[in-house]
Amino acid sequence: MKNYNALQVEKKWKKEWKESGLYEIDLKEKKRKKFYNLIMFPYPSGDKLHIGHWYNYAPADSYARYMRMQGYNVFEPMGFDSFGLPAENYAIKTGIHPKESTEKNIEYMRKQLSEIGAMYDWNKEVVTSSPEYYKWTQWVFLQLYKNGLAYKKNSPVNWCPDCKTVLANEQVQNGSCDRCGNDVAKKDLSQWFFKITDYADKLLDYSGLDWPEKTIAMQENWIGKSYGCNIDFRLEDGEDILTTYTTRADTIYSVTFLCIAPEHPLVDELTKGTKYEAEVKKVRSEIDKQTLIERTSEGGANKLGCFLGKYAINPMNGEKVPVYMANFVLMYGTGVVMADAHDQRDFEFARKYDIPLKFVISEDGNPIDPADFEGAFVNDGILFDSGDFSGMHNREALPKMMDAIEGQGFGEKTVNFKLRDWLVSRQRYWGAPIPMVNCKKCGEVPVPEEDLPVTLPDDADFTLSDDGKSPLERSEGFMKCACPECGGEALREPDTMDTFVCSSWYFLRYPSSTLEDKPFDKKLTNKWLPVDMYIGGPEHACMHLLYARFINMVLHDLGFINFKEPFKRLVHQGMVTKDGAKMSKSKGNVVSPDEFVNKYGSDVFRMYLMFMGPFTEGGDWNDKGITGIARFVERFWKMINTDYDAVESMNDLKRNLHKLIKKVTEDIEVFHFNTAIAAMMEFTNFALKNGVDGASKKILVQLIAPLAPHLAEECWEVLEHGKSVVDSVWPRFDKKLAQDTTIKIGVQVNGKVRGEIKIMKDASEAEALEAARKLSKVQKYLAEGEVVKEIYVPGKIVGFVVKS
RNA sequence: GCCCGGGUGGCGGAAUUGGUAGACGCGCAGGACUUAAAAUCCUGUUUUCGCAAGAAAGUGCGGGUUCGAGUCCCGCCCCGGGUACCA
Repeated sequence: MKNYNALQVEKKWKKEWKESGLYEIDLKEKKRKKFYNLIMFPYPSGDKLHIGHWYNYAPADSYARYMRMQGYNVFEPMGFDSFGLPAENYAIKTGIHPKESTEKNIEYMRKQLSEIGAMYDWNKEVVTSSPEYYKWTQWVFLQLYKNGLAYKKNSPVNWCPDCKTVLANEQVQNGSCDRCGNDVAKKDLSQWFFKITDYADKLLDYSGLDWPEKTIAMQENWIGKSYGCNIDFRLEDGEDILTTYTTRADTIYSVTFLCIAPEHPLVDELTKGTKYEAEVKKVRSEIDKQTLIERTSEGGANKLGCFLGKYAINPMNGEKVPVYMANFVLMYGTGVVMADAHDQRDFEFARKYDIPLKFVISEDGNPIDPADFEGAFVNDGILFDSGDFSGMHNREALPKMMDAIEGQGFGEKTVNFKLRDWLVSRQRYWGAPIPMVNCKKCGEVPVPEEDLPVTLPDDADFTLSDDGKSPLERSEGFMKCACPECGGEALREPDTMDTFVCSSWYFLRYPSSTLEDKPFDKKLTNKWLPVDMYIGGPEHACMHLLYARFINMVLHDLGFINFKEPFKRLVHQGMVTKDGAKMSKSKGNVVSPDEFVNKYGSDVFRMYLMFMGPFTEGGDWNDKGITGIARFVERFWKMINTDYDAVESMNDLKRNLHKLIKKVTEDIEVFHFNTAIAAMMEFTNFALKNGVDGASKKILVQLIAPLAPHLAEECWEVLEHGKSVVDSVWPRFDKKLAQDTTIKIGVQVNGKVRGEIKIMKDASEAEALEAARKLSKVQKYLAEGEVVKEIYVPGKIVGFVVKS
């Protein structure tokens, strides 16, 4: 028997698979049930494919192979999310055109991806930066626009006054530009938005989705539906009304000031021409330098604001309270909050600016004084100094107080969402152009669908920006066009789309990737979607996964597709770090899979990644244990290639085999590849000693096929079972055979393990207790007192409670 | 800050609904084979005390519930992800 030559074997089968078209699937096939196994497609960065990608893609492919062996027609496509900021930044630095660097990266990554030996059907590849694809991204934009779901409004961006360019959040470090180091400001620009807020309630419906609970929790919190009320505070002088939003109307009697968001238009209105105007300007520019996180963080040092010179009247008790602009208030709800001692941020702000505070809730309803406290009293308790509501528990009082506020006409109960509309326009070059035209006569005009794509010009100067304009604005050939309505001179919309738009519908395109006259074939899409299994990182929980659901719902509501949700089952892989940090080029800790694949082969590398730990947990990369997998592969190969004249115990072999089938099947179903591999190892060690027959060998090769496809294919050939192992039928286990008849369970005395008994699996309580009492060690401990309780949990434990 | 995860031997990790903590693998130690080494195979390997039998402690920290807690409850600490222009 030869040693197993992984590299040679893998090369052979990759070639064979490609030539036979084993993984090119017929999407129109009717015989088998369909299974759409989707992986979040990669961004073709300069780092190329790293270990994190492999960690994601290899197990995902193992799952796809498993499903194919379960008899499904499995569709596993691959593509590239190839628009985006990094390519543009790289271009600005090096002068290499994004198109060029992106194509090069894709080319390289295709080669790397093929090393995995996955079942990708490359005939169905999509590349989001290709005109054939973004033509239809533009089509998606038009559908939203035509149905009132895309609109323009002013919105602030990070602005570097020196570079005269819009900065991504990532490019802002501690309030300064990461290119020139100067202070970053805010600037209002007219931007395109998608009305995702119209779908807030629909997006909160997760029924029928097999998603991780944590992902649903994160999305729910992100959408942030809250029930509260708007309360009107009339200004002391004049007619102006400040409408506050609160979920804590129970604290209305403790309000000692109001806070307005710096972005709120009323701030300027109230201070214009007053002595407070200058101070507002000064403080606001300070706030502009803060990130959202700094603005809303706890800790008094971050709090910034100023008095606006106005007072408002608390409608419930008629008290006069000062009005402040405050950094921690955002344009969420009404952009105005009533502030009091029962909120930590309000409390800190008040302490910093010497605003009086008072409590109205305490544990027992006895008055307490903020002067005695370091921070806010945020617990629930009994109300005091709260008019008719004094003495009530605050949570009980809350709905009654909201009723009272509404009944007296001081405000109304409302529902609020944290979710904001989706800002989709970018003042950048490397993206899909927004298919709109601005005509002096006709105004905002959509590009007719038959004129798509609006092609991204190659000649635009993207190296420098000025006044925050999109680089496309400097391409005359691009900008000038005829108005689709009046035919007169018009200018194109120079902004491009957020890359999240590209990735919010790509799963619809895969089955129809080569279709030229439509975004997707309706029949084919309705057949293949929703995606049965979607695998990708948890970092996408709130944005990509929400955007994709939203776009899918819109296209559903417009009648283009017949399914509401795009992803039936979702699984997140964990993150692979290096020395505890996310791999990134800037940290210089990116580990390439190539050297390991070249040394050990893709099967060993794939199994090592799966063996590292649970798929959903990720972990810190090190290559220490990879030899263990390499040894296992050798042992497996040896087991398959050894002819055993005699099998020592056929019964043990059968039982262990069926236990193994059960274990591997159940583990793959829930993505516990690590324990599936451990079980395979255990069995292999057993079989090498005990011997194994041909029928069992066949099953073992099938069991390892999803985990080590090349090895399995080679073994399958050795065993002469014909065609490909991936098209064989996944082995079934015999429930009876997969069970032990006798088991070992522990014996405890007062909760401490004092021995072990071997009994029949279904032994009676009396039998178990008797066996336990026979143990001399147990007897010793039982003799120390009187047995007051006997415990027998079948299959688990025998216990005695002894009192002395 | 807020939302969501995680913390178990020297290391990666295992452990249905609370029921013998440490499967499997790496590393390490000893042994076999070999002139020798590599490879392979065998044995051992949570810590402390002990020749051993055995005993005690032990799943980030501090409490609690329970005959029994890695698992449940309360209060902390640390690490990671997201925080709306990285994708």
